[in-house]
Amino acid sequence: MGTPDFAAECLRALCESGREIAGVFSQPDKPKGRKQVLTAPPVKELAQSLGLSVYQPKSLRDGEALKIIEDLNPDIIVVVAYGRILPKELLSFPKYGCINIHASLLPHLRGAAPINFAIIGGDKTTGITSMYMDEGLDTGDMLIRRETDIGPDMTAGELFSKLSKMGAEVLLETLDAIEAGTAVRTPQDESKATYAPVMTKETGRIDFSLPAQRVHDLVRGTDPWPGAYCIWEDKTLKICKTKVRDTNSDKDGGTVLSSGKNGIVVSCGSGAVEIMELQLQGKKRMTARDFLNGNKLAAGTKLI
RNA sequence: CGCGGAGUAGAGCAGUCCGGUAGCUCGUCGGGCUCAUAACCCGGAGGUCGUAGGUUCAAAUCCUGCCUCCGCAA
Repeated sequence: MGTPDFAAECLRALCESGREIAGVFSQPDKPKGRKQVLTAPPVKELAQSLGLSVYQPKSLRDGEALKIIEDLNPDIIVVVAYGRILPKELLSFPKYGCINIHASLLPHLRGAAPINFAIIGGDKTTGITSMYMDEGLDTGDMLIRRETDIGPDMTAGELFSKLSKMGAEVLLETLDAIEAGTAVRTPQDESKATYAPVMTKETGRIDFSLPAQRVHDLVRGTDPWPGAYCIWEDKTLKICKTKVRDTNSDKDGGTVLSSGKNGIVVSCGSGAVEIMELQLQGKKRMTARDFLNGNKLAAGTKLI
């Protein structure tokens, strides 16, 4: 069971490992893009190209889903970023239960967007945790936990692809361990739990009164989606790529300190960030240099 | 038919309302200045103005269809 690209990577690995896949569950197709075209989630697309049967129930609690599961009669259910909490009767149905691959070092960053919030929070490391599922949100007993570094300028997109691969590896190792009977369950320390909520557009709103490092972390943690932004002359200005500068100034956060050949430098709560790439509402993403060739953004301008 | 913006030189933009010689910044090429330079000065190359029609003596500009890109909403 899974929906986005992150889950598709696991499905691919699962398939290539030669394991029998009884069926694939994914969220229903949703309208996407400007034209509102109904689009299949990545897991569905991959499953179909692999010739697997795909199920997209709207709900898991109306009995329909349970019936399908009973017919498929799986030994184990693997859930990766499916986007739904599984009801108790589903959790307890398979012989080996239900396992989940989560893209953080649990109990840190439970929830929908662990990859993004690891970066937004300024974490230096993150990882993959496999676990048995229970009725809570990412609260089950842990099986394998693997750590990896987050580079100082790494974006969510980059970390995403790194963890996708790692997630697939951990999944296969977890299944091996369960089959071999060597899997060890470790309960989560509830007192150390933190949460990574669903990302919205608003998540990317830049607050220039924060320290420069925090602004930088938000920019890379929301790249490529939903993107960090601020307002310039009543227009949305996405900030795509930044660099932390140690320049300090007594100007309010959001004030452009300089713009020109040295890039666009904006003051923050402490320190400053240099904007390297940006995108104005209605325009394409471009470098600061290109932007300045056609737009007037002089020192003293306020970004809010 | 959800709302809106945009396609003009290699890049980013102005010009469009009010039709009449294609403009700015950057890059690029050549020359100059300089101990030197990504700095400064001079000069050059480079554009069927997204596309197909229409109106007109004349269309980047007005009208219509189409293609592509982007922001919002979802």
